[in-house]
Amino acid sequence: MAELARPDVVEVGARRGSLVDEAYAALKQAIRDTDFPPGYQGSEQEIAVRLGMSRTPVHEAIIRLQEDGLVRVLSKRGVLICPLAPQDIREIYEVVIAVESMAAELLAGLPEATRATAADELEAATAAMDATLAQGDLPGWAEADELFHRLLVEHCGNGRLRRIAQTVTDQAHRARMLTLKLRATPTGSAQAHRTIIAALRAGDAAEAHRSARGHRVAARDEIVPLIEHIGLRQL
Amino acid sequence: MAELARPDVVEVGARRGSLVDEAYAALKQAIRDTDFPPGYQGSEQEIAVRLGMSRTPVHEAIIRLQEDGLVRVLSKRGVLICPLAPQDIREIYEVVIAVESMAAELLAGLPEATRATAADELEAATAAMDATLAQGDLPGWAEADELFHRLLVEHCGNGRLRRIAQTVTDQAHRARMLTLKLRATPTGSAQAHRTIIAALRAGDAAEAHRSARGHRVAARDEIVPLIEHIGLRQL
DNA sequence: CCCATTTATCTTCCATGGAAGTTTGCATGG
DNA sequence: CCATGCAAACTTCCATGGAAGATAAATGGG
Repeated sequence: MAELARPDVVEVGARRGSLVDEAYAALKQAIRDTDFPPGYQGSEQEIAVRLGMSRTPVHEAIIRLQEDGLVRVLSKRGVLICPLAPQDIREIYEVVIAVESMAAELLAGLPEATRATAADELEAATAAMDATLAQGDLPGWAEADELFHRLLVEHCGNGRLRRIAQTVTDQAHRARMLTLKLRATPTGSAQAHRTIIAALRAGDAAEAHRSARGHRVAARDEIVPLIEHIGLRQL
Repeated sequence: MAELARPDVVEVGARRGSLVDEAYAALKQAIRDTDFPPGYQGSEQEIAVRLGMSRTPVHEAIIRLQEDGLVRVLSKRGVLICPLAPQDIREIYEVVIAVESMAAELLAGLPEATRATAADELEAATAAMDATLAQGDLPGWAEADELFHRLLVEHCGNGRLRRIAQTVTDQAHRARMLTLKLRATPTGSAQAHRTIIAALRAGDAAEAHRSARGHRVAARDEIVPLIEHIGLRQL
């Protein structure tokens, strides 16, 4: 395994971040990209030398990652990159369903100007989905789709909801990258997104909730059985 | 401010917890009980001497508390006990609405035996609410009510949902204790709880969702305006 | 050869000291 | 009296060493 990426030593003019933040960001990224594969078990010392820092900031970053549910520290035995079982994917989707439907509902209840701005951005993200899909650029499509859902919660005006969504999205990222290749090309998503956007523009909170929820329920009912079917114990 | 409570040094036969866990639990409790008042700013060193341990475990416990949203560490200036603005209470209630309605829905979809067990416990908690209220024991009522809602998410089978609910409940605890004295005696809650329980016993997921949601929406629409009205800037 | 026991090695856990940064209070000059 | 510079006192931040515990390896007895 190669040396871990880490933001260049000095960014002139930028706010100086602590080593803990650096370690946290680098580790999170490494886990997302399966640079540390799920189930991998290593020591803080090892990670520290790879990041070129002492054990302390790594230790504290790992505490935060553990709180995020990405790793577990086994007392006196090292840190474990949490593998995800099909049951975990189900749990994550259930949280996403609850959180995003509420976010859509809240956004639909905000002032018209706010809704319009958000809807424009959401529309752009959806357009990007169509464009990338037309070119067969599946990773690009996934990125645009993820952007749509992130924008939805970021504009809902509830920071706690946003943070929860970000946390579970981080957890689900690996599974998402996997299923992207497995399932059929996702042509229906853009249409579902436009239904949500229309409800937001209309300020129809109930319909926004209903359509956002339906979109994620459909995703769960497609993805979870898929993962369970291929008999994957963990990922 | 007196010395902080801390589980007695040795509990024979019990699993030995780390000092970090001790500090985390003690601090969380102290914040809940406003032993550290909201807005209070202190140093890790000070907390360490009160807990009779070194700075390190306190520092790490505070990282976890920060992740929970209970404190913020201001670089080189100490740790701040997060005060809650009315807007925060609103955010918290919105999360609770989303999480608990989903939990009720999930629980209603579980096997009959599981639902029956949960319903029995929920019924007991609701009965305790009636009993305490009849005696004018408001703190006792609050405890029974909190138990009901905790049981609901604990039996829903989704650990992540449970954890999220626990986190926001911890945040809201101070506000909850305050409004308990301000608003009228909450006689309607027990009835709403029984509606939820009936839906759970019937295995009616949609109705469980609807009733659980309605119960928390009503709470939000009562509590949030109340807090905003009395002009409280923070608590 | 197999199993129990001991030993060695690796790990987190915790304490402590020094470095860097922030704030506070005081002295000094106007 | 007020503003300004400066120094002293705190604060977190990070490094490092030792202690306690867990695992794996080695060793000895059957």
